[in-house]
Amino acid sequence: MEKKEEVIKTESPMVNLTFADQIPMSFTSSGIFDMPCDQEGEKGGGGSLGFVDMLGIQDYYCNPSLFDMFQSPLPPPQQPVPSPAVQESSEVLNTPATPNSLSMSSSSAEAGNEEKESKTTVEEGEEQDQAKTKKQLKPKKKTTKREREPRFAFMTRSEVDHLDDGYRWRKYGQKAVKNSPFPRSYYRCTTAACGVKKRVERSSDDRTIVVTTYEGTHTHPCPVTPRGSIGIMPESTGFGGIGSSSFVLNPPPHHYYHQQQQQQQQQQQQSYFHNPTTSLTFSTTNNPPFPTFVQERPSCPPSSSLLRDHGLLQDIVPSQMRKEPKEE
DNA sequence: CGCGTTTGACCAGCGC
DNA sequence: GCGCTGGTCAAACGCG
Repeated sequence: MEKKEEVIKTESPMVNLTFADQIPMSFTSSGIFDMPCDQEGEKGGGGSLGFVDMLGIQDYYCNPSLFDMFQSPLPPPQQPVPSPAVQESSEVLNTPATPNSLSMSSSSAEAGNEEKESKTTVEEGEEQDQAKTKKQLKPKKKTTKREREPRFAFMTRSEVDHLDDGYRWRKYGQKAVKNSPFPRSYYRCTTAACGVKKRVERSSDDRTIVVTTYEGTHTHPCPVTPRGSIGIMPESTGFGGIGSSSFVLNPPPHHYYHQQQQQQQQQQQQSYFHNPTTSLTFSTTNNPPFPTFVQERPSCPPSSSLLRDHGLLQDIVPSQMRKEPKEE
């Protein structure tokens, strides 16, 4: 089963997701990467794919309005825009041609394997418990293919494999991956009754790239939100449905930003996002899955005024930095 | 003691 | 049917 061959390449710069850096983040863009599965046509595809280049603005096909929102200095992507169909079966949805890219996508990842994840054990709900008894009872397949959980995969450049997204995860497995020297780790949300899973693996092409795939929907608020984290949890996939999760995000080097003509904006943004603990968070409740930056916050829910419950970019991005979407 | 990680074993799906 | 591979389980272990 090799489904990783199909990759989408981007040439855009990426956010550097190392934790130690204190470089001010320059935030220019984001992308919407989640659409309802049915919208994408491929029900089995488990949703849509979208790519987000934190700095390069790679909103490939999901939400052009983002460009307006962020007043991106960059034009829409010139590089070959991947057809959504291309990624339907790919797991690594975006293998950057350059190390500078961060991409996200929902769904797809391992469409084939998904079927496995819809094992028989989970059909009566409480998949956790069911799964536990599975081994004992050995129900032996029923081949009833459960509907796929919403999935969301993205790639980050990080020195650490397991990015802190604010939720608590328990590692329940690790497997060597074929054609990759790096093992894949399996995590499950530790919250009871929350069956969200997460897979973390490093790209075999670029060991600095961490591919994280979320599956499922959190049924609870984000329990903790450590400092400086970036949440990339599109609501429609359920990852940000209640509380925004977060990933520690390393501010990228300035040069990621497109040349001098953007410097002014860059300065604006950097001055605003000067806090190295700035986080990128995809929208929370009642909001579209826009990624938004939030300031460091001690806990969930956020207490900062910047984190007012809009959960949107507007909550934190200065108005001059964005154009109001003017009602979509 | 509770929680999380490690790790070998087991299971299921898929291709040949 | 068999082997490969991905995904999961759960006992053992480590840590605070």
